[in-house]
Amino acid sequence: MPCEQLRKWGSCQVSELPESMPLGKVRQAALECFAANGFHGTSIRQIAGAAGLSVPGMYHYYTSKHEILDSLCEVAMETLLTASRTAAERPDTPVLERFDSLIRVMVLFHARFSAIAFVTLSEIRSLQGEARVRHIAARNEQQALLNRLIEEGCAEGVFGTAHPRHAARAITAACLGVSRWFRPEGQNTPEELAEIYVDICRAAAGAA
Amino acid sequence: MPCEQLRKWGSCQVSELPESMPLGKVRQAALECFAANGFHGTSIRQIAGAAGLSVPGMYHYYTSKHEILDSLCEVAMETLLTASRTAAERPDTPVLERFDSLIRVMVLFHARFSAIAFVTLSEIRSLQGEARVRHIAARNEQQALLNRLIEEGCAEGVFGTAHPRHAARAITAACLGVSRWFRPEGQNTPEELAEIYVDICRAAAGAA
DNA sequence: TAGTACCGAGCGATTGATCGGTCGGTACCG
DNA sequence: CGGTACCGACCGATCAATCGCTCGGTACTA
Repeated sequence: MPCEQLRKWGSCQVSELPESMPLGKVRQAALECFAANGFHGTSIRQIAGAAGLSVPGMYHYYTSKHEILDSLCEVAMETLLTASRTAAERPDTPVLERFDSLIRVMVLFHARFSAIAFVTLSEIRSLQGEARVRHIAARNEQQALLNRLIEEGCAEGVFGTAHPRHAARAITAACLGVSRWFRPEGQNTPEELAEIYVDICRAAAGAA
Repeated sequence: MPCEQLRKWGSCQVSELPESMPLGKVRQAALECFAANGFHGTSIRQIAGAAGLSVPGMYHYYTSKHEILDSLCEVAMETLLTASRTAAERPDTPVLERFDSLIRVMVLFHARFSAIAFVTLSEIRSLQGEARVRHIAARNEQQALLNRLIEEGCAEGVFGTAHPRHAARAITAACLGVSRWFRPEGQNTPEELAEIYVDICRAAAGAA
């Protein structure tokens, strides 16, 4: 992949996925605590301390611990889904190109925002009531985008996998898995990693 | 894949991966609670109740809540690693066959024992001290098995991926991801799923 | 009898959240 | 202009409930 082409795609990603996700000091503190200890393993006092506030000071901003988690999960899924829709549903664009774009969004998101991606995934079971329902619906929508692309690609002979649905799921899991291990100081930048994953995921879907 | 051949491989798996994992009533109860609520989101009273014991009755068998988790994670990783080593290090066996075997073990393990696999993965951050160190070492060993197979396969021209390490990681994540969604009453048996994943993972690694 | 498998009651510590308050800033009024 | 009222952004102290775990005990079995 020549360097110029990488830069070209890089600029497309900037418009689909933000460079950063402003969380505010309470949510940022909570995110770090949740990533390290889990939602239930994190106390309100830990979050407040990490945010440089007292407990009641923190309750000025959020009415409950659960609201903090819900809020984090929401902004994460909103960010991911918005970018994913843009990538997957680009009009008059060949299916392979849309597939590549979606994979890039997914990998970039999980690398660039690995902490919130990891917490959002691992704390689904701590979400209660409507928050959980909303979250699962968002995940299902995300998965459906990839499902449709691979099925479309198969119908057009672009993808050769005999198992489009399973391949889609495996690809999703591979991209989600990035949030577990990615470190900014590691060997690859998020953008480099996204290109690597495009190759691997194309292969997994049976692209020629 | 003809049915007879599937059965042949099925019988190999029996010798590598057990049909069941006896946990005892305390660990079984804890596993169900941890899967639903997380380690920290599960109280001792919940576990004891689910096991049909009082709290002190439960403490007769395990000295702490953490010991229960550690014990679950240990039996899970031991089971997975034992079977994985057998599959990956079979002497005088072509690399592609060993790769297939390892993928089967990984998928079967995560499908057949999806609850304990899911808890073991999602509660790494709740493991303390030596238990965590041991666990991470086991995970690294597991990953190294697959890394070596793919690298060997690339050296022999069996795999064509330009990114052996990344492909290995993506494949691991895809197999681990099975524990998130697999349901026994779903469309595929664990054995069928294992074969499907062999196809997809071969493709991901760039097998011809 | 000793060992095993439990138990009810209780402990000190911690939890998520609240209460009553202060402080500094801004707006309004006479 | 000075005084008053109000607000947002916090706070120390506290609450009721729950937490992980223990203690002293009982019942059963070989």
